[in-house]
Formats: sequence, structure tokens, C-alpha cells
Amino acid sequence: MTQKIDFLSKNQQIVLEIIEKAKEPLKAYSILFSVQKRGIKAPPQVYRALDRLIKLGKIHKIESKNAFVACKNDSCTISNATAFSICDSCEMVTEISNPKLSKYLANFQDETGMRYNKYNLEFFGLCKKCKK
Amino acid sequence: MTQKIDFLSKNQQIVLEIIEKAKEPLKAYSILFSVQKRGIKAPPQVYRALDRLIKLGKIHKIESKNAFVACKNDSCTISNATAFSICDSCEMVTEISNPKLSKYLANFQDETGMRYNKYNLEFFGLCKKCKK
DNA sequence: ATAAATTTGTTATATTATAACAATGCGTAA
DNA sequence: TTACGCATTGTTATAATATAACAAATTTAT
Repeated sequence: MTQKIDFLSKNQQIVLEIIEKAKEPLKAYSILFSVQKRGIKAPPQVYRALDRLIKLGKIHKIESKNAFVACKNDSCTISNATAFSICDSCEMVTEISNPKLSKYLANFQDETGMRYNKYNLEFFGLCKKCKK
Repeated sequence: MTQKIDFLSKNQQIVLEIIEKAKEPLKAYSILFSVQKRGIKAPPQVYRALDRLIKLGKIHKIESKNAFVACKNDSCTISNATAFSICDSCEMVTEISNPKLSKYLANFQDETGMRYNKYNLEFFGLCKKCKK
């Protein structure tokens, strides 16, 4: 049988904890270094945990940064519709949860008639702090 | 003086040509291999050309694939608003140019009042061919 | 309990990208 | 013209990101 959908292995819990504590997106190798004391020794262990956590919607990957953030939305158990706000100056990343936006994108249909089951949107600009 | 904005160096022309000819997104190292006959020998030469072409809006990077596509929109000279349609099965990528979508995203404002000068959107699904 | 299947650990290596510095070209002011 | 400063290009080396392949351990099905 395949792994139960709501169960996290030890490694997955450790990795998730680190990412949830972090105030900014974490890189895979920085996660690796900070969990080496806890018994995770090699990249595949981290990447497997990351893959699984992504599938569960517990974390998201910021593609433009190759970094990972915890999903702030408690009820989010799928990872098929994500939008982020990224500051070009301080690199702050926040997840955007805007029902209008989600609805607009989920229903978007292009000229070819192709329909989508997943999207990722990354906005870049200067955050309030950095604009001052 | 800084490089003229509408002038492409030899390496930039070569790299652009390869990407324009390709029917699918190209990876940096696959570009490198195919241009070695033409005198480009090392990664930094390719990456510099790619960076410049991106800034000029001649090509775009598909972040989820670390691959590069030519901009189909002739008049596109900036690279600050991109949207792509990506087939999960055949990996086909096409640029979406939908004025409504662009307008919607360009004007999007989140709760924090942060304003954006750039966005990248990637849609995933099955293309017509693969859905059959 | 044992075989089959899945998950986890481990080693090695592939892939993607950039730092650092040298060589070359290019504009300009003496 | 030449020599100086500055930007661009070439080159070597290496950093950063990610996965293949297989072994060991654990779980599941019978």
C-alpha cells in the first residue's frame, strides 16, 4: 500500500518543523545543514521529505528562488494553486491568499481551450518597508 | 558606456538563434553543447547571453523547468509580465498572451498594499493532444 | 512467519549556475 | 597616436541544486 496521506515520517516532521519556524524561504542545503544533528545526513533524505511535504500542501517551492516556505493556510491540503509576493530587495516572500485571484486563475481558459489543474504565480516588487 | 540596448553580441545572437529554432524549451547546457562548434566554450558565456536576452525580453525562463524559450511576441521588449501554459505530459510550453489576463495581473493589488512591477505565471495541465 | 513491496539510508554523480580573474576590445582625453 | 580607464568576453575553477542507483530496514499481505 502507498503511504497514508496524513502521516508524516520522522524526517518529514523534522524538515517541516524547520521550514515552519523560518521567517524566510529556506534552501534545501541550508535545511540539510540544520538537520544534520537530528540524524538526516544526505540530500536525498531532505529532497524526499520536501517532495512529500509539497504533495501534501504543507510547503511550497518558490521556483524563482529554489527555496521552500511553509503553507500558512491551515486548511490547504493541496498544492495546485499558489501565488506569492516576493520583495526584490529584502527577499521577503509571502503567500497571497486572495479568493478573487484564485477564482480568476482557476477558471482561466486560454485560446487553445486547454484547461489547467495547477498554477503557480510569483509577483515581484518592493515591499512596504523597502519602498520607504 | 554601457552596452547599447538593441545590439546583440555574437554570442547573444548565436544563443538566441538556437532558442528561436527550437520547438521546446532548451536547457542551458543543451544550448552549450549545440553551440560549441560556433566558438562558445564555457557555461558563463551561455549564461551571460541568456541573462542579457532575458533582460531584453527576447527569451523567457520557465522557472519550473530551468529552461528557456523565445518570446513569440515580436513587440515584447520587456520581460516583466509573463504567463505560460505547460503540458505535464509532453512538456510542451506555450506563452500565453491574453490582454485580459495581463491587465488583471498588472493591476492586481494584495491586502498589504504592495505593488508589483513584475510577475510570472505558470499554468500546468494536459494539452489537447495529450488529453485525448 | 515469510515473501513481496515500500520506504529510508547511503554513496556517488549529474545538473544548474556563478565567482574570480585574465585577455580583449573600445571610447576618450592628453 | 597612444595610453588610460572601463566594459565586455574568455577561461578556469568551483559552488549550489538535484537525482540515480542500490543497500538496509521497515511495513504489508498472505
